[in-house]
Amino acid sequence: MATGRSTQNNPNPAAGNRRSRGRGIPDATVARLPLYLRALTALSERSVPTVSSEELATAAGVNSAKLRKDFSYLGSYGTRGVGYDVEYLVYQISRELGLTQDWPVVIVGIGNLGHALANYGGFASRGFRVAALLDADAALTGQLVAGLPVRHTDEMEEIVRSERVSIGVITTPPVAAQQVCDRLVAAGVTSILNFAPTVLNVPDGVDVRKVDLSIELQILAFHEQRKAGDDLDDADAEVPAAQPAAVVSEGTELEEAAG
Amino acid sequence: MATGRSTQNNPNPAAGNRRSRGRGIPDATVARLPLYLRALTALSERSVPTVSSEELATAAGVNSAKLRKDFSYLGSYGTRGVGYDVEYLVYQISRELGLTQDWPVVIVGIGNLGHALANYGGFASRGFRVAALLDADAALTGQLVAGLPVRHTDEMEEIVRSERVSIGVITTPPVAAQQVCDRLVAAGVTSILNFAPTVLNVPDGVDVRKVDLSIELQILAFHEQRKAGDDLDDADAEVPAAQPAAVVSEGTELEEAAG
DNA sequence: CCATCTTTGTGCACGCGTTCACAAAGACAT
DNA sequence: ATGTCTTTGTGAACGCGTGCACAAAGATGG
Repeated sequence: MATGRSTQNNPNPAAGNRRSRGRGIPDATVARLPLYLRALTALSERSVPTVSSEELATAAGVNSAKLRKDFSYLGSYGTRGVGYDVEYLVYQISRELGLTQDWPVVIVGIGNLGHALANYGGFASRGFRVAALLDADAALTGQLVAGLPVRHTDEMEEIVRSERVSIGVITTPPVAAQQVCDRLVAAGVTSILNFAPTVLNVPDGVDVRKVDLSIELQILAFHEQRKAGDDLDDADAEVPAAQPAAVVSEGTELEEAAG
Repeated sequence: MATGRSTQNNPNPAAGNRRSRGRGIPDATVARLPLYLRALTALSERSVPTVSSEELATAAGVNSAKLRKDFSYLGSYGTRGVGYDVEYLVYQISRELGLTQDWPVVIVGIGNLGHALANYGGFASRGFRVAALLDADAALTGQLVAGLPVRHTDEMEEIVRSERVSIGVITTPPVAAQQVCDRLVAAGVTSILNFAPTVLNVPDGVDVRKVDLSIELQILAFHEQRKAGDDLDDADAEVPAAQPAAVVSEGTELEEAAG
């Protein structure tokens, strides 16, 4: 049944496991580099020249040994007895993450979330550039969002090719997501950030990362329930009474139009 | 420097590691339960009575052995030679995740993203109920968003207490996030879903999960860069020329008002 | 130039998570 | 009732990620 081998499932072990040993940076480390970069950027703005692994670790919310090991994969950029040069490290991490180059991105599905992403400052800053906003709803075409005109999804292929877009962001309703994904991939996109609550099927060589709001909430609910259950110990051992009950649809998840 | 021990760092190993061996469901499994639940709900809507681990696994985008092991932590709910009863499994997972009860949630920071979340269908369905929308901008107070009036953050404490809110969602700008977090926790919130690109400091017993859009993009960029680099092999070994250059601010990330 | 002190870089061990592979369990046909 | 066939549940091995703890490296002061 399944065609291509998707890489999105695993919550975070980062997609693209097989080639992760390219020059050898572990996926877990790659996932933390943006964290370090953010902390370092803040230090840079405060004109702090150097920082110790201990300081940087607490600023990034990680263990200092972990941080040092992470950096060791990039090379030996620290000075013993002193710490790390902030500017130098910012540059090295940026380069490692590929942020010193320009990444054109398309956002497909301009509902509330697409809107939010288009206005998201973090995009424009870190080397990412919104090449186009796309939506299947012709009524939106031409409308300005975050200073950019919304364009119809008919133009998707042309835009991806001419702008050399390799990263696509999907914020459509779940039913449209797979189709949009297929078209993006066919047009040349090889990395996808998926906000639609659907499992995307992609061919080998295409990375998918998933951001799922309701999953995060459900995980919180689990821990929350356990906290409450711990107080009265096994109070939940006996099920209330009813059957499935609650648990409703899902269909009309993200936004309204697109596809 | 760091006060409380935060649990948000690890990209996904799910917060609350220490008490994860309550009755023994691994964090990695908990993080996948919502995935299974979604796939099962879809089957349920199509009135499919039973499903094999193989079918369900591909629908959820995971390995079938992993799925079976995950379910084994919940108990033996399958029938050998047949598979799993869809309705029964939906109920068991819902119960395990605590979705058979009502979870009032507050969203703090009603910018674009707060808007998107307020309108997000996935909230209302799966046992979550938006108890209030809060924003520090008095100009927004009273405005209807997704049918609910925006209320001023001054009311935060009262609402959290009277509505017994235990889960808070933070969609404020990064500078306001920690302060909002502190107030939420002081008022009684014990689980936080943080969309602001900041490390939140929380006391023990409070779970934080982080959703960071720019981090996900940066991880994609890393893999994308490597794909490109693989083609011409070590073409990036020699750095272009310039120094830091690119890498800009960060400050005005999420949304505008709040705090 | 030497001693001391700080901080990095890493060898090692441990634990969690994943996957394989198979025995046990049960459905179903005869 | 018995045999066959499907599918679960899990024992065991493996690999990745984490954290400890320490030796090496270098700065700094006398």
